[in-house]
Amino acid sequence: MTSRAESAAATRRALLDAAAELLDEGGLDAVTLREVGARAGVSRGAPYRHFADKESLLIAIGTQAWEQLGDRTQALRADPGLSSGEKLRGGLNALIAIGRTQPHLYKLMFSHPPGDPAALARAAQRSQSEFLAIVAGLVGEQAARRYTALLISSANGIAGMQVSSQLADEKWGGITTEELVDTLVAMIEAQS
Amino acid sequence: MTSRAESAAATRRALLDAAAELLDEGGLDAVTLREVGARAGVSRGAPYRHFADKESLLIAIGTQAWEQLGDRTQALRADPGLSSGEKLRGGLNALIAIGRTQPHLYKLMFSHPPGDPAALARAAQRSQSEFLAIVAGLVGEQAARRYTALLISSANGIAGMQVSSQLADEKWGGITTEELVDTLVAMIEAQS
DNA sequence: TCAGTCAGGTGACAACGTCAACTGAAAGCC
DNA sequence: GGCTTTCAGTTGACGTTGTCACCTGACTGA
Repeated sequence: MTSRAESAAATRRALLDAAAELLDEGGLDAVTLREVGARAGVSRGAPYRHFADKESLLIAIGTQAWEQLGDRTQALRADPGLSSGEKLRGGLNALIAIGRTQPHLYKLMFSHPPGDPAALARAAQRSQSEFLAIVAGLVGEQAARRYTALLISSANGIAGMQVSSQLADEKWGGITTEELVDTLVAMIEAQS
Repeated sequence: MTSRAESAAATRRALLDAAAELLDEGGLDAVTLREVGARAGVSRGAPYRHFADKESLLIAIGTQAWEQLGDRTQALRADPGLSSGEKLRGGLNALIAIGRTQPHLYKLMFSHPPGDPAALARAAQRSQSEFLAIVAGLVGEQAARRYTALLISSANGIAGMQVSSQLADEKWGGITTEELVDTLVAMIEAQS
């Protein structure tokens, strides 16, 4: 009925899902290969048939998240009913939303693993190129590099501050991530 | 000769130094209580006389780094020979420099531990208040909150991008963190 | 049909964080 | 000074984890 390749792919997916679920529920420490295997319905050693080690499994989860964000940003960019500013705000808020709803996953997306620092960066590249294209429509090809780098860095930082609950501090007067994104985008729009 | 309190304080410091050294050398995974104890010249159980658990030790290291940064920013703010923009650039670049020279320590400073998320945030508060005071001198008390929150978030993000080597990507055209900070500060100065 | 491939299971090992029990020297008290 | 208390430090032990070597059994291709 099910070929070997099919069942292997299903197991791999089950492992990824189980690991992502554990990450969401209890953070990085909760992701143990034993528990991942158990939730996927296999033994503790089974993950080694699909991932070189635990780190590779985590990288795969982060890569998956970057790809989904890339899809979303691409859809925003292609939407003819949105202004450049709206596309920008939409994309940045989508990124930051991950930080709010899935903080552990978010940290994974921006933490370079010791083994292969380039792996996650490659996965992030497409999302970032989408942003670059949007900004280029605002301030031109030349300046877009600098502003996009600043934009993504800032969005990353805003989300990071939120993840570590530092934006909730009273000295900021209850500022929201959306307000920060609006301020940022407005400043960039003013450059055009 | 040496009182008990003195030798205990010396051991505590030796433990902190050893842990910070291991963190620098091999990242978070390299920091094991056994190795920390060994480098500090004590046994593997000794750290538990000074820190509740491994996490508390790591928090202490992060707190220490925030305090040093606070000292530095305070000195910058008090320097009458610097303009507000220069103070700002100096402080932000100091923060980012930690990301460049001690990436593992930097990640520790911005990662909230599961146990007490507020502990590190409290330590970061003073540094952030210093920035708030500087920005208030630029754009006024009212707008300072928003711009400082954005500023620190962005600096955090810039450093984070650098730590994960994502700024080195060719699509940014070899942009440096200093350029990003300059762009950011210039945009904020334009608001006054 | 049959040898080969490969997903999966199991036993084992070293390393780790952590705790309980112990030791010995400094500190406080009479 | 002698006694008791305190407490930094050590050691043995335990459960958990990542990882490997080895085994098994079902699917695959010829």
